[in-house]
Formats: sequence, C-alpha cells, structure tokens
Amino acid sequence: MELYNEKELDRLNPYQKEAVLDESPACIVNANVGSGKTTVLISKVQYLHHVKKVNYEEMTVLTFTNKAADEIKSRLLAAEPELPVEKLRGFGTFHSTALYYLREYLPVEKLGYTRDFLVIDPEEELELALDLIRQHKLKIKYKNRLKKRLESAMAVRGEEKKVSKYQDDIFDLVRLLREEKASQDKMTFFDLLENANLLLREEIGNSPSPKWVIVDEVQDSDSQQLVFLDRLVSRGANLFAVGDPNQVIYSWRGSAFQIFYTLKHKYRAKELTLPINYRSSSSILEAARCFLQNGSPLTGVREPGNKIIVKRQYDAFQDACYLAGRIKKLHREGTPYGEMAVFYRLQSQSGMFEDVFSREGIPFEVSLKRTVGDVPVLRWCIRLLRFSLNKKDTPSGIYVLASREYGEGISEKKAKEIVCNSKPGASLLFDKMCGFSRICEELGDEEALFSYFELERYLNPVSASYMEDRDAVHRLFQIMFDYVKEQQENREAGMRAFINSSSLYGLDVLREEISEEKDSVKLMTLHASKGLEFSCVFITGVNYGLIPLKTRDMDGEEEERRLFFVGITRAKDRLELSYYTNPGERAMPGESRYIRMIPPRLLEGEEERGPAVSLQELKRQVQEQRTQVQERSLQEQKRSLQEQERSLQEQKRSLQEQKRSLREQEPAPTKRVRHPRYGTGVVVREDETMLEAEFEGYGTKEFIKAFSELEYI
DNA sequence: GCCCTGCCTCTTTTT
DNA sequence: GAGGCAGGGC
Repeated sequence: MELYNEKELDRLNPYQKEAVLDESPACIVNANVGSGKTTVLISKVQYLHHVKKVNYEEMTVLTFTNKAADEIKSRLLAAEPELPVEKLRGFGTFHSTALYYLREYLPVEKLGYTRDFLVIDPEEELELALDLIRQHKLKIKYKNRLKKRLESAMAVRGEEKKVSKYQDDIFDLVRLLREEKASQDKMTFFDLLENANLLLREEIGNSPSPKWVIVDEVQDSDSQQLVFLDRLVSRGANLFAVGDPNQVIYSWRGSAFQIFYTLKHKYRAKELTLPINYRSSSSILEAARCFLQNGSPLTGVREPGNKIIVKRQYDAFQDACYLAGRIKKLHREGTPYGEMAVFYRLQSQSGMFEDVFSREGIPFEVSLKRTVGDVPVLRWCIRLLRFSLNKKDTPSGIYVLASREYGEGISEKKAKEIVCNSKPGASLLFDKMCGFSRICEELGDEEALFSYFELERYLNPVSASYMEDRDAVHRLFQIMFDYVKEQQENREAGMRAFINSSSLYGLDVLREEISEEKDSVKLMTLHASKGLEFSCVFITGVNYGLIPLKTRDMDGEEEERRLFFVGITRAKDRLELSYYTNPGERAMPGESRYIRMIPPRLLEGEEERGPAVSLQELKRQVQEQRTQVQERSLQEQKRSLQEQERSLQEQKRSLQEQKRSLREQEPAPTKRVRHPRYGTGVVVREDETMLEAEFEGYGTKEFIKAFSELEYI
C-alpha cells in the first residue's frame, strides 16, 4: 500500500487543511460553492485511513445521490488502485447504506421480513395500495393524489394522533400497506431508512457501529436521514459533515434551511468554513454574492473575466435560435460543447431548445433519467424475475401473466387464481417461474436464461417493437450476469442484489453510449444543475413568474433565490441571462428583478439600466436579514449572534450608503422627467418608491421608480 | 349520471 | 386563477 503523501495536504489551502486535520468528535464544515468540498471530504477519508489508522470499513460515507457516491469512490480508487472495492461498502447513498445494514447486520425478521427482501419502486407500492383499497373497501379521498397522500401519511409517526384530515381511511391503508409489504418481503425507499432507523434504535450486539460518519451535502437531509445519522452518532461515531446552507433547494422535499444550525447545536459541533471559491470569475462571483442570504464570506481568487451578458428576447423560440448561434460561435472559438449548459426553471421549457438545437445540428443532452421501469418490456422482465426469486410476490406473478403485451395474456381474474392457489399445469410461464430456483444455478449464460423462459415466444414476436424489446432484454440480462459475476455470491443471491440495486440506482439500460463524457451541450432545470460546473452557462427565462417562480410564501421566495444562486455559481467563465418580452402564460413580460439585483457595472446588455436594486428590494432584504437573525438566535450561540449582528450592521450601513447615493442621483427641485413613450413631463408627487408625473397630452401617470424607464432631466 | 359547490393543488426531483 | 375531484342533491 502506498503511503499517504504529506504533500497531499500541502495542496490544500489553510481552511481545507484545518478541516481535514480537525480532531473534534463532531465537525461541520460550511463549504461555499466551488470551495473544494469533495476534495476535503476525500482528503479527510484518506487522512483518517493513512494517518489515523481508521480502517475504511470503519467509516460510513453518506451522500444523497449515486452520482456523488460514485465520484467519491472513484476518486479514492484512482488515488489507491489496489484498494479492494469491498472495503468501501459503507460508502454510498443514505438508502444504499441502509439497505446494506438491513441485509448484512440488522434483524429484519423482527419486522416480519426475511433477509432476501427486495426493493420496489414507488410505482409498485401505489399498485399495492390501490389493490388494498379495493380488497378492504377502504374509503380514500383524492385517490388521484394517492402517492402524495401516502407519503405525508407515512411521515406521521408514533403517538401523533392518526386522524385523517379528510376523515377517510388513509391511516388504515398505511397500516395494511406496511403489513402487506412485509408479508410480500418488499421494501420501498422510504422503508429502507424507516426500518433501518427502527432497528438501529435498539441496542443490538451485531449491528454496525462505524467509528466515523462522513456526510456530503448535509444541508439536504430530510428528517428520516437525520434520524439515521443520529442513530450512528449516538453509537459513538465521530461526525464530519460538509454542506452549504446557501444551496438548500430541496426544502419542498423535507430538508430545511436551518438544518445546518440545528446539527451544530445538537452535536456541539465545531464549525469550520471553506470560504474560497476557485471556480468562477470574480464578476460572476460578485453577482452571486447579491443572492447570498446569510452574509457568509464568499471569496474568489480569479480575474474579473467576462461581463455577464443579459439578452432580451421576444420569446423562448427566439431565445433558442439566438442561443444556437451563440453556442456555435463559442464552439468555433474553442469552447467544447460539453462545457456549455442551458438552465431553465421548468422541465417543460426544455422542448423548445431540443427542437431548435436538433434542427441546428448542435449535439445536446437533456438530463432526464430513464430507468428500467420506464420501458414496458423491461418492467415486465424485472417482475418476471421478481416472482421467480420470491414466490411471496404474488402481485408480480399476476402482473406477468395478465400483461396484455407480453407473456400469455391470461385474464387478470384467471391469473390471480393461478398465482394465489399456486396451480401447476395451468400456465407454462407460471410453472417456469415456480421452477426457476431449481435450475437457476445451472444456467450457463444470459442466453440460457432467455431461452429458459422461452422469451422469443413471450415477448410478442408479432409486435412492431419486438426487435427493440428483444435487444433491450438481452442487454438487461447481460448487465445482470456481469453484475452477478462481480458479486461473487451464488446466482440467486446475486440476482436478488441486482434487482435491488436496479431499483435503487435506476439502471440506465437503454443508453447507447456508456461514455459519460460525451461532447454535448447539457440542457437541464436549475435544480438538476446542482453540483455541476460549466465554462459557460446560459440561464433562460429570467422573467418574474418563472425565475423566481410565483411562490406561495416567503420561504418559497427565499428558496427561489438560492436556486438562482446555485444556477449562476455553476458558471466558470461566462454567464449569460435572457428574459422574454412575450413569455407564455405563467411568466410576466420583462426582466425579473433578479437581473436588477445584479450591479449594472457587471452587466453587458443592449440597453441602459436603472439603479441596480430598488429601495423596496433593499428594504425587504434588510427585513429578511433581521428575521433570520431572530430565528437563528434561538438556536445559535451568542458569538455567532454577534457575528450576525455585525453583518446586519454592515448591511444597514450599505443600505444607507446606497440610499445616499440614490438620493444624490435624484434631481434638484426642478423635477422634470423623460419617458420613452410619453415624452417629457413634470413631477407632481414623489416618494421613495413611487413617482407621479404629468405629461402633455397624456395626463398624470404613476410609476414605480425602480421599474419604470424614467429618466431625470 | 349530471350539475353545483367547496376544496385542494399546482413547480422543482432523489432514492 | 384554473382545473380536477369529492360529495350532495336531484
């Protein structure tokens, strides 16, 4: 094994180094965008291993996405090629780690499961729920929103009174569903964490207790994940968590802005910061600072770079055409397509760009994940394997037999009868599924599996999609056999693990190219952009009503701002914003005030701009700052309170300064204004935000100063 | 099964 | 501010 090179540490800046070397039992690192968060995390792991002699098996590294987990693992393996992958089994998403614990250590029998349980996707749980409603004649309101209703009902735990808001049987359904899932040996993503938390609560000898728990993007944790974390920490694990409160964009999913501070308080954690951003040019960074909420220092090291370009477009189509030309130009000048990305607020906005870009011959990729479940034939095959591996999974058996497209096309009623009464001889396919365990180990290759189930017959050879379907199934089986070989377990256990991981990771079987680094422009929502970086970023539709999206409350509004912050901080060298004068239904015409919040000297647009921030906006910001301080003072220690107070003072001072400079710009008592449409007029009334002027031929008009195109003469 | 009223939600998405 | 659903009255 290679020795951990001390020089590794010297490559880090002092802040990063401090975080890696920190010895406190709990440490929370407040990492700014682009400050080398992942580098610190990986360095920490290596440092613990090589210097502190903590085995990799004694660490649990938790991430939210598979992508992040894969990145950490591959970077560790790149630094240490001889490291056996099995040692990193505790490195993964919260869910995959919970799955690992449940399978290997925790007494799942206590909850009515066997060690061979399978993971199912939310879709299947919904089917199960609908079935139970029918069976037990439950009264459930808003069935079309059952998925959401189940989610919120399942989140109600313990002694809270379980009375439905709509006075229906939703809680009975939750209970029945839990029993049904246990009896069919199935767990959903939710159950994985829930059950792991339940079993980890009791002291059990043979259960996992890692020495170190390391968490990436801790600000995204929901309550289940926080409990999971707590279970591990209360067993004596040290905690090292990295995150950025300015990047909380998933609170609608259960994470909360103040989690960072709650954690710090709860574990009396030491708080460190990584302030230096290496990613973006200083202009981009300065613009980003306008959207920071907690006054944390965000320091850059790069040159000013290009100005931020703001473009006014008639509509999305015009914008797409303009962008196509712009992207081609940048490409000619040497920026690879893969270094450019277009962000938008809503999934539905991607269509226009896809159309125009494919017409213009620009290679692009839309970040939308397709999984096995999205392809009917693969869905059917997975369920065929499910029932073959788990006879308790009767719904899968029925699904396979009663499918209209594939299999024997038996009526649902008959299928139910065959599967539930386990009638041999009634269906060839059913007998094959039942007999699968016996011959499973003897199957030579994926071809043998294909012919065992006589799939050339059951995949409906007369259908138009037969060839496509057959290839997809072959590919699925191929991937499965490769996976099983890697696992070094017996065939049946390996296949079970494969099916679990395919629901957990969403195998992208259909993807033609395996190479991730295709040179193509990436199209995605602002949410999907988190964690990525590009040389050149285009954010489109920066209209009020879209960015920020019209929100219900103040919290939503703040989240919109963080979302925009995440978007602009993805850009390394170029940031270009556009807005529409004629947007669709949802948005309002004209630029979003987010554009006005960026100092004009950073911008390069085709028109002159008014004051960067309206007084109203500044006032609102200070107000927000004030309420934030109040909220946090409940949780935070005195010291940080004072810090906040100081930053508030600074904000106030800068507000006063800006007010003063605004006032200086204001005219002497003459008060005449020019308007592009109404010509020159005389100011009748004026206060901090509003202005009333009389124009010859038009009468008196009222304007909001910051948004009107008035000019003092 | 139709019409009316009231109520609810809508967007973002990972596992 | 629309559109979908539940439930009551008919």
